Amino acid sequence: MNLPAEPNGLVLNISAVERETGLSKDVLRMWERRYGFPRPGRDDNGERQYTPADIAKLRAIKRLMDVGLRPGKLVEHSLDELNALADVRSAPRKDQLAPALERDVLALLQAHDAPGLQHTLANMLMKQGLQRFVLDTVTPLNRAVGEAWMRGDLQVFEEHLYTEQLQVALRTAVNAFPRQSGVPRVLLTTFPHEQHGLGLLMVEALLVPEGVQCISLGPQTPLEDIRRAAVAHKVHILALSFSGAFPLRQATDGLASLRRQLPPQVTIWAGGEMTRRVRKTMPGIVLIPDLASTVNALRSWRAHWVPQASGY
Amino acid sequence: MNLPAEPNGLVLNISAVERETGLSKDVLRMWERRYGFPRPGRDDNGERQYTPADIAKLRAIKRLMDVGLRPGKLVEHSLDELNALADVRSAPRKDQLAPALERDVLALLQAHDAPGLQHTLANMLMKQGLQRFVLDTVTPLNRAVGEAWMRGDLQVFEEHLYTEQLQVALRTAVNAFPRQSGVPRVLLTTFPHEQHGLGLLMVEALLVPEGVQCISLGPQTPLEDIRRAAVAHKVHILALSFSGAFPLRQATDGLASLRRQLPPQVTIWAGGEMTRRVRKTMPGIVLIPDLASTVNALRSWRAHWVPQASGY
DNA sequence: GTTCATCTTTTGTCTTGGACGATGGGTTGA
DNA sequence: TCAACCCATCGTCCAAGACAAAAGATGAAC
Repeated sequence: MNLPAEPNGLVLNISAVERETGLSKDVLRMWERRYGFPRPGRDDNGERQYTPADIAKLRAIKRLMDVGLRPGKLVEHSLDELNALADVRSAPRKDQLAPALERDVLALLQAHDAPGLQHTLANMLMKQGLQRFVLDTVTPLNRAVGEAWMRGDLQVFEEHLYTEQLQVALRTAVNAFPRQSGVPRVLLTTFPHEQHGLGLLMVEALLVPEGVQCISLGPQTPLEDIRRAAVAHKVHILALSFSGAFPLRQATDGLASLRRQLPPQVTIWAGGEMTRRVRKTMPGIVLIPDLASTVNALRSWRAHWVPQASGY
Repeated sequence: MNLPAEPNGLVLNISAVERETGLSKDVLRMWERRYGFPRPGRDDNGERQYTPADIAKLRAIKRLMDVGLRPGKLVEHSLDELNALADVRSAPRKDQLAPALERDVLALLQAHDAPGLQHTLANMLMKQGLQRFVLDTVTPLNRAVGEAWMRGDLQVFEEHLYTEQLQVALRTAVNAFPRQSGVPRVLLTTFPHEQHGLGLLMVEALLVPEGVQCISLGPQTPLEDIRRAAVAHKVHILALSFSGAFPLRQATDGLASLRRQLPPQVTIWAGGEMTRRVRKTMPGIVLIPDLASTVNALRSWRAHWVPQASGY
C-alpha cells in the first residue's frame, strides 16, 4: 500500500464540489470562465478535478457571499485573506450580554459534549422561562455560534449539533404548554428555498405562552400552498420567516402576491434578518425586524381585533 | 371553471421542475432530446415552460424509477397507466394493519383539523408505545400519505402539516426517555442534499428505548464533517438515512469514502428507501432496508461488541 | 440448470460557448 | 431625502456532442 497510491490524494469532480459547497455546476464553470478561479486540473476524459484547497477557498467565498459580498471581489483574495475578512466583519458588533454563557456553550460545542450542552440549555430555559430564554439567551447565542462558525472556530457539524439540541429544548418546552384552541390562530412557515426553520420554532415559543394557537407547516412551503393553507385553516395571522441571505426581491414580490390574494382580515407578519434590509413600507404587511417585536405585534393585533362572523 | 382558465395558469421553469421532481436539469433536457417527453412550451426567451401535468407525470415516473423501473419504458405511458402500474406494484405488500387509521388520518388532513390530527397521533403513540408506533403505525401512514400526495388527493401544505405534527409527536416521546450515557453511542445524520430528516427521528425513536445514546446532527451534514463528528464524538455506530430519491452513485461513493476514512471499529449503517436499490454488497457497510431491521442490527452489534480501550 | 464473465443497450453526467435577464450599486433628478 | 434610472455584475438557461456507468442480455463453463 506504499505505492504512489492516490497521487492527488483526494480530487473531487464537479458534482462532488456542487454537493460540498452548494455552488451549482453552472456557477462553477462560469467562475472558471470569468475569473479564472477555480481552475481545476482535468482527468483523462477532460473532466474537472478539484482539489481540497479549491473546496476550502470556495467555502470561504460562499460564506462571505451569504453575508452580502460579491464573488468577483472575493476570488482574487487568498484563503487567508478571506478568513481575515470574515474576522473583520464579525468583530465590530459585540454586545456584553451573557458573554460568559456564550463562552460556556462554545466550549461545550468544541468539546463535543452533547449531554452537557443539553443540560446547560435546559437549565437556562427552566431558570428564565420560555419567552425570556428565547429573547435573552437564544438570540445572542445564535449570533455567537454563527460568528464562531464564520471565523472557523466552529466546524459545520458542531454548529449542526447546536441547532439540533436547541430545537430539542425548544420543542420540548413548547409542547409542555396545554393545547390552545385560542385566538388568534397563527400559521407559521417559510418561502421555498428558505432552509432555516429554527426561526419558526422560536416564534412559536414566544407565541404559545401568550395563548396563541400556532399551526406550523415547517419550512419551504410553495407560495400557492401558503395561500391555500391560510384559507383552509382560517387563520387570523400568517407569519413568515426570512433569513438574512434571502433574496429581497423574491420576498417582497411573494409577500405582495400573498397580500393581494388573501382576504384583508388576515394579517401578514414578515420577520427575520432579511426584514432589516427592507426600505419601502409594504402596505398590509407587518414587518417584525427582531424577535422582541413579535410579542408587541401580537398585543397590537389583539387591541384592534373584533370578533367576526364567518369563522374569522 | 370550464374556461381555458389560466392560459399561463401555472408554468414552471426548469429549475422549479428540478426542485419539484428531483430530476436534474440535464436529465430533463436529455429526456426531451431522447424520448420527446416532457416537451414543454417555450417563453419569449426560448426557455422551457413546464405545465402542472408535466410535473405530475414526471413525479409518477420518478417514483416508479425509485423502485427499479427504467425511464425509457415509462415515458410512453399515460399518467393513468403509470398510477395503475404503481398500484399494482404496491398492492402485493399490503398490510391490513389499521387501514381504518390511514383513512382517518387522511380525512383529518383534508379537513385541516390540526388539533384532531395531533390528538390521534398522540393517542396511538400512548396506546402502542413508541417502538410499535413507529413500526406499525408511522411507516404505513407515511406510505399512505405519500401515495395520496402522488395521486393529488393531498395538497403540499396538507402533507407539510402531517410531517410537522408527526415530528412533534415523535420528538416529545423521544425526549420523555431519560438521557442515556449508554452504549452504543450512535451518530445520526444525512448526506448533503438529502432533505428528509423524518427518517432520522424515526430511527432515534427506535433506538432510544433500547438504551442507546443518540447524537443527531439533523439532515445535510457535509461528508467531511460527518467524518470529523464521528471521530470527535467517539461514536460506535454512524447511522445515515437516504430517501428513495437519493442518487445511488452519490450514496455509494460517499459511503465508501467514509468507510475508508473511519477507523474499522466504527460501524456504518445505511438505511432508508434508497438502500433497496443497492445491488452490490458494500464491504464494511451494514444495509438497513427497513426500519424493523434497525433493532435487529442493534442486537447483532451488541452481540459482537467487546469493550475496548481508547474510548471505543 | 446455475453461475460467472462479457457484450450491448440504456441512461446519466460532463463538456463548450453563447445569450439573456435578474440583482445590486451608484448616479442623477425632483 | 427619496425615487427613478442606468450600468456592471452575476447566475441561469440553451444546444449538441461525447463518454462512462449501470442494467440487461448473451454465452460459456461447471
